[in-house]
Amino acid sequence: MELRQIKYFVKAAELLNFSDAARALNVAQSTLSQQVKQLEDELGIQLFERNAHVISLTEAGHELLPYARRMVYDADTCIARVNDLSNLATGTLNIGVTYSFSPILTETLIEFTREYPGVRLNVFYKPMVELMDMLRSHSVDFVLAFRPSEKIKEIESHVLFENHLAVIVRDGHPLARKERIGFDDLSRYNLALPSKGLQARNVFDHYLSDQSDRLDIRIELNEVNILLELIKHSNMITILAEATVYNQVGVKAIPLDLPSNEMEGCVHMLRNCYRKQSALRFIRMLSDSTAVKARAHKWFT
Amino acid sequence: MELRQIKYFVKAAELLNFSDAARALNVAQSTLSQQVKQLEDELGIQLFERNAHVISLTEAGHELLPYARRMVYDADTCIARVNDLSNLATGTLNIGVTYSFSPILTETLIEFTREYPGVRLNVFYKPMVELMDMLRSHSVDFVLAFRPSEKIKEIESHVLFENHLAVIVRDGHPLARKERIGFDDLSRYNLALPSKGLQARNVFDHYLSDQSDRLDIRIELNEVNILLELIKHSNMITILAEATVYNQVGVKAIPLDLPSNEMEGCVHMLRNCYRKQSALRFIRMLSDSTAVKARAHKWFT
DNA sequence: GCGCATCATCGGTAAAACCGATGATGACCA
DNA sequence: TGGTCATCATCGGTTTTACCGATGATGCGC
Repeated sequence: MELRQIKYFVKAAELLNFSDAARALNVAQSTLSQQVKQLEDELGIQLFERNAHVISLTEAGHELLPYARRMVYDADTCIARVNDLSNLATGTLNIGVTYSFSPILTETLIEFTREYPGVRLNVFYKPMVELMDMLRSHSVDFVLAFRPSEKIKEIESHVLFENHLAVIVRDGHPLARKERIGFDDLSRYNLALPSKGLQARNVFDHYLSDQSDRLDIRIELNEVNILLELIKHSNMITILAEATVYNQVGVKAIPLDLPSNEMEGCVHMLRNCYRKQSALRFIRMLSDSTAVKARAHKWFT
Repeated sequence: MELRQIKYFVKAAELLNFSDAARALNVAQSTLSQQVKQLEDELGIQLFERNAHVISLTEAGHELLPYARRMVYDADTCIARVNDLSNLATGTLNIGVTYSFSPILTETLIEFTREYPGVRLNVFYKPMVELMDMLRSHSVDFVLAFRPSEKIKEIESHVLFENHLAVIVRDGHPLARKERIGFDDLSRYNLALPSKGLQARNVFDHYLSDQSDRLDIRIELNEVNILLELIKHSNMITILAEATVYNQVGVKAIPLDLPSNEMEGCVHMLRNCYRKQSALRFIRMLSDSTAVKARAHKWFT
């Protein structure tokens, strides 16, 4: 039994397709087929059921998979720990970010790559639920996102900054010069809102509760950057966390004059698992960044 | 990084000697040396410091060792789980037993090998502390021993039967026909006791507390079978758990008429770790055996 | 200073991983 | 029904590499 074979097995078990798995691993299909068979022979039991050209895991395969995954993960952890000892001169850091978090991140991304040129960064922009799954499967080292409504027990979250919902309008919009915007102002304009499920929308809906039918919601969109494009080129207004439009040109964030519209910008990590030195360094750098520091306290008070 | 290299590294780290490690692994010294070097090259860091002919772990090596061990352990677990699925047609079961437990075990050992001829049994007769260490290092799957005085947190124990201390005398001994033996009888004979540290002795001492100077202790012995030989061929008497002399010819166990001299015959296993099917089957068979069933309740009431 | 034990290195050999081509199988579709 | 397609297994041939034994370098202890 070799780690290589275990990796082949895990990939094949995940994709349930030898050809795809071989492609993903950059080996020939025949090689993967041979190695899986060899593993099966050595273990003395079938791991896959082969029905013509569809394969599935046997009971033994199911039994094996979590252990195989852990072995692969342990191997990666070995490498990560050793890289940490080389003082961040090497290694890879995988970061998951929600779209609304991205402007906050930019400055730190640049600074980090300058400071630690040996560390390779992989940044994944995805919806929060997908990011949390990636966290669980160790595909990312940490996730930057607003605190979700319901807690996930195997994930721990640390607050980076507090933020509030804001009304986002284009420059030159009739509302752009106001200091604060209340419910009445909102009801006088067409709204383009982030889709239900996005955290800004969750908080906004929770506050509105039953008054939402007094608003004129024209569009719902699950892509924040496209939503902002819309705002820039129309008279529609939207509701987002203030941090989401940090450094964005062409739009303006105006405090929403409603109580209890706080959102918490968090870093989410798996509990009880090794943290790469580079991850800790990155998070420290992020929390020291002006983008975050400016929001460490309520931004418009 | 391959499992083979990890195994080489672990063995070398344990023995701190490449030649010995190579011998233990049945490979040439040059092979082990090469493979360790290759692992170091791949990780980009030294794992061993080489000072002439003595080697030691570097910081990185120390860092790596626990993870490497876990990978090896996980690999073994994979194999164990899969073997279990082959319906106990194969595999190895490692059992640790204290000397005093051995007569209880014999019957089940025979029955188990008859029922599952494919499962290879390794039985280790050792003192309890050594057995507990073997349990921790996964060298045995479970340990059969009386419950120790102080609990060990990473080990869980299940009671198989209750037992009591008994006075052990040779057949034909003046005490042999008595129904019960009290303290006064004890003080009239020479005692050969199991050494301090053995569980029967612990329990006995705890009960005696300060009256021990009224007894005539002639010999202390840390080997139960030799102790029994002594008893068989002299007028000395000893104190052991009744179960320890189950099926022994030439000696007789007489209830010790003192309160609270209970001992619990237990099976000890590591918490939170996979249990081989064969281990569970063996324990069930053991607890169904007449030797154990007869003692499921207080044996002399 | 001379064995002696240790680890590193080197060249040759045996093993094995790997690839591309080919074959077998069954689904899908005209 | 027969052709196309995608899948996985199998089979030589090639390349890689793990392995061994021999040899060299190093420092310890007698």
